[in-house]
Order: sequence, then structure tokens, then C-alpha cells
Amino acid sequence: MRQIAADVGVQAGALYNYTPDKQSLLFDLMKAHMDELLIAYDDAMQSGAPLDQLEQFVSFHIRYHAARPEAVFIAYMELRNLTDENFAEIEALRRSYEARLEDILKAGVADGAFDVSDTRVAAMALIAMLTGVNTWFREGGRLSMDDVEALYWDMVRKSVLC
Amino acid sequence: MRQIAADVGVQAGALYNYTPDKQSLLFDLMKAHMDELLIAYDDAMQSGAPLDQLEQFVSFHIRYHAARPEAVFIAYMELRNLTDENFAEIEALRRSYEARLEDILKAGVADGAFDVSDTRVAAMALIAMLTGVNTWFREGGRLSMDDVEALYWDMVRKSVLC
DNA sequence: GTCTATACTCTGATAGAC
DNA sequence: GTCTATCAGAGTATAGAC
Repeated sequence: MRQIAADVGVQAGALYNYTPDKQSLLFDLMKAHMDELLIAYDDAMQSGAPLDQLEQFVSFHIRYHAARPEAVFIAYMELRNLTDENFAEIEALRRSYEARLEDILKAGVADGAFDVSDTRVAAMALIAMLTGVNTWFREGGRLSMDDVEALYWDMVRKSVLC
Repeated sequence: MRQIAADVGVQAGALYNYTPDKQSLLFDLMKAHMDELLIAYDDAMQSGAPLDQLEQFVSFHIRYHAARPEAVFIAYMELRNLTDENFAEIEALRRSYEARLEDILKAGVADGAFDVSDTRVAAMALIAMLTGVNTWFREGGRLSMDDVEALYWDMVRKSVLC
């Protein structure tokens, strides 16, 4: 709390005019992150065949998360510091996001475009793979964001096709 | 330190007969984890074509990590609490492990079995995907470890083939 | 709304008796 | 090798002045 206060230019005590306690502050941060993710996703997606939608998902996920490394880091690392009740609420939002990818996969399986035997596992696997970009990607490195997106899309596409 | 002491049945002060400080204890834990991972891997791998080796890697990685969820969790979450020097040493071991997968991918590209345009990125992507199993897999759930291994191997295999 | 001051708790680590 | 006692610092949170 002292560190946060210093970063925003007040003393620690003054923070309690804005949050009842530290747990609420963490929860509000994480909830805002998840809400904004879902809104941005629903806003970005356009209709199309499952393969097109999957490509949009890959592009959106990589770019959205790469642009917010600190928020993504906190959203993952601080999960264990939420109360049971707060954790359940954040977890529900995460599942809602995962379900959006799973729905794309289900649609692809239904129309015969995808060969995926367990859409839930595939969704979890793909999200883990895509989020992993944040652990190594650095702006100005060997690869551009476009390069990264193309490389991951190539792997994702092949992994769900017949 | 008090919590660790309680778990092993001594008072906090007694721990300092075994470690000079908390940083050393964390580093030793993480170093042991990485050393054992590399030894277990080199011990488990058998020669074969790149595709066979890749299948062995997938099987080994999923099972080894799923069997040690707490060690894997610490090895990732506590990275930021290592001193720069200690971090560099752990990071080198991680890279060594990643290089083993990348070598398999390179061999597959060299003999024409794999279609992977960036073996470094592919190695990072696959490891992130496989380690992600730990975030959701629970013994006694809907799927057995064999099921999980088969599902992930199917996705990995397809993602690197032409 | 912010400050200073402070209460209270927890933390890593050390000293010295046994 | 373990204990008790303790230190110094940091943590969250509150009280009351301005």
C-alpha cells in the first residue's frame, strides 16, 4: 500500500479514501481487467466461418495480452491472494472468456471444419499457448508482433484441422 | 520461515542451522527442481526419429509436471523473488530444458518431417501449452492422465507437421 | 481529501542457554 | 541441533488535525 501510495503521490493513509482495504483494491483491479477483456473481445469479433473466427481470436488474444503485460501478470499471480468469494467471481469471468474460444471450436467441429476431439481441453491448451507469448516477447526483439501472430496462427490452425 | 518451521516440526530459529537465509533456501529449492528435471528428462529419453522424440517429450513433460504441481508452481511464481544472480542461474537451466525441445524440432525440420518456420518460438509455444495442463487437470476428474496425454499429443503432432 | 502519527501484527534473522 | 527471547523493519489499517 505504501508503494502504491508513493506511485500515485500520496501518503499510505490517503488510499483508504478510495478503497476499504487491500483485498478490495486487488479484486477491483482484477475484475476491471476481466470485464474490459470481455468487452474488448466482443467488440473486436466479427462474424465469419469458424476458421475465420479462430484466426480473429488468436490475433485478438495475442495482441490484447501483449499490450498489458503487467495486468496479465497480476491477473494470474495474484489469484491466490483473493478471498474464496472474490476468487469465484474472477474465475467465472475467466471461464466465460474460455467459453468463447470453446464455442468457436464447437462450431468448427459441428460443420466439419475442425478435427478436435475435446473442445474444452483444446480451448485450455490454446489459451495457455497464446498467453505464453508474454513470457518471452519483447518489443524491438528479433520478431515483430506481426511475425509472432503469424507463427502462432500457423500452429493453432494446423492443430485443429484434420 | 515460521510456517516452514512449523511444517517440519521445529522453531523458526532452528531453520538457520540448514540455510544461511531465506533467499538461499528458495534458490536451493528451485535449483534442485531444475536439476532433477533435466536429469529425469535425459534419463527418460530414448533415441528415435524426431516424431518419436517429440512424442516422448510431450509424454514426459506432461507427466513429470503434473506429478509435481507445487514445485512447478513455485518454480514459476517465485522467479521474481530471486536475486539477479540467482535468477540468471535458474534461467540458464530453463533455457537448457527448452533447448532440448528445440533440438528435436530442428532435427525434424532438417530431415523434412516437420514444418516449423521458427523452432525457438515453436518450442516456447509448445512448452507453455503443455505446462498449462497443471492449471486445470485434477486426478479423478473427467479425464485420465492417458486421455490428457493423447489429446495434447494429437494437437502437438498436427501443429508441427506439414 | 490529505496529512502526520501511531497501533498492532507479522517478518527475517540473531544471541545465548541448554 | 533446538529452544526461548528478542531485535529491527515492514506490513495494513485507523485516528484525528487541517
